[in-house]
Amino acid sequence: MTECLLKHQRNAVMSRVDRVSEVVQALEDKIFQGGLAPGDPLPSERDISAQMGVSRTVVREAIGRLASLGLVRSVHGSGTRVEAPTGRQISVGFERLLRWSECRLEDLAAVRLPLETAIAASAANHRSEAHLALLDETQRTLGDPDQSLKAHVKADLEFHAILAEATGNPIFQMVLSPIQELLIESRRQTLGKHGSELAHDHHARILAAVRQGDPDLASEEMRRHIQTNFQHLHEAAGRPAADRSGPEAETPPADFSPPV
Amino acid sequence: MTECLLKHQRNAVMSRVDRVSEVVQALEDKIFQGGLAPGDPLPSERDISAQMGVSRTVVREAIGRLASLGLVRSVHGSGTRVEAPTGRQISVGFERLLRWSECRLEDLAAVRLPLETAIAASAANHRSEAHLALLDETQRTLGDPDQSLKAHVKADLEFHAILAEATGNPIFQMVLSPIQELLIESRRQTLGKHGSELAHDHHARILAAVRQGDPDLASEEMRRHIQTNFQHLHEAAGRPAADRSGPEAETPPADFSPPV
DNA sequence: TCCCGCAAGTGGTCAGACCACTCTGCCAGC
DNA sequence: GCTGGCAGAGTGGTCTGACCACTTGCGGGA
Repeated sequence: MTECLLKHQRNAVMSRVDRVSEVVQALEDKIFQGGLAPGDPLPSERDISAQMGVSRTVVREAIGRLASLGLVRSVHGSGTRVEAPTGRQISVGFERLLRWSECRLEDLAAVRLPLETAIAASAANHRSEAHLALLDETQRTLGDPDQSLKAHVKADLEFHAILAEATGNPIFQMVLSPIQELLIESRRQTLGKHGSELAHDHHARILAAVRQGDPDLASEEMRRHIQTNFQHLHEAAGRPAADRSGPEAETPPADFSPPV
Repeated sequence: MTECLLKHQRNAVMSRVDRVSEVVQALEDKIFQGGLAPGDPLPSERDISAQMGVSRTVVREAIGRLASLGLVRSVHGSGTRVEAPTGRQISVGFERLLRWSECRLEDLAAVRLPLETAIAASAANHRSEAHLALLDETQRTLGDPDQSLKAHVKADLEFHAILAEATGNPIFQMVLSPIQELLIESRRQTLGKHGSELAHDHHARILAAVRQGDPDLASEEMRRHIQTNFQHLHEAAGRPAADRSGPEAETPPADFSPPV
């Protein structure tokens, strides 16, 4: 209990939090409340360590953590700057978490369905001309049989991402993007097996509904799109399209039933 | 271009990634693919630094980053152990991001609605007796006017969390939990203003539908629950309950397009 | 038998050193 | 006058070795 107060006399009432956490907190405050905008430089590590009375080691660890959270970005020899906020770091964390828990494809689909249908509906209400143009662009790629599978997958992903963006609600993107990330492999399968025509057709129907501002139709088309894909995946996995013998016969992942 | 290859001769073809990142990657692999379960200890910093041929400084920074991502937890004098995966770190990152981008409460609600309705429907299909008992338990707390506001908020949160768990789909929990975290404050408001009776009543209706295994009804009751809460929040914010004059009159956050 | 205290091992912090890189500004060459 | 290259200052990246604070477990004394 005598503590290290004698040597490290900085804080009269030494809290139990370690110094790194202190510095992290201080830097975070500086960024958020200190009015630092993305792109603004942080003081050099040596300056910070002098100002805060801690060793450079501690400062480096603190900055490293902020960097791993995507708040800040260090460039060798150049300095450390505030990073523009994006959802990528969260996506990465999300992905890690999902991978860890070894979730099943069905589980992912079960979450994706209500999300994407809601996105389609909202996009139908809020889409701008710019977004429609971007969606058209992805359709051109997806509809071109000369394009590579990789390009098709990319166009497929982008279609859904742009749709999420078209809602004007950033949370949709944040939540959806990690799920998409995990579905890339399955996309490759469906697009490879059934060709891109099917996806192109589905997307066209969704896009039409979004363009004419019909949220219910957009939502419905999206539901069919996802459920069809899901069936194909099941077939590809060797299983019968769906477990028809179950108590709840109809639509594959019957749950998220929502016609809403 | 002569580089530091002479002194740091470890990697013949030195990649541009820094050593810390290498160690982070290595440790991550060790955790995910090496079959380390939550609670298992990592080697000591000194051991890792010896094994990987880097200084302890680097190892410490790497572990610090993993810790800031919630993958690992260091205890002074005891060691570093793998942390059980939770959504908390993601919630924190989420919250930071939202604070930065100043996102609106409506946006959160817009994501929450389709998720929770899907959860309610799925829970109605997959609930077990054990889950029903747990849900009953939260209802007892929420229905007891002698309990503190804090207890009510907790019971409210738990109701939704258990429901997500009852779906048997872990992804639902993961996606929902950070959103819930961000809604604690708003919950405190609604529960404080309108008392817990309303929430108790709503939950009772949802629970009944889940108990009788009716996904459509459960979904519908959940929709009403969330939309009502949302209206109350709007009122609390001083705005009129909803903009009834909109083109799409009926249900409040219709697409979640909110009446906006 | 039980409890206390000590020793070993671990994470936390420090100091100072060197390397690799970026940036800027000066100066020589055109 | 303008341009190109070079040098120096400043910054992040890594290393070393030391010490402190903490946890844990074991052994010896009451």
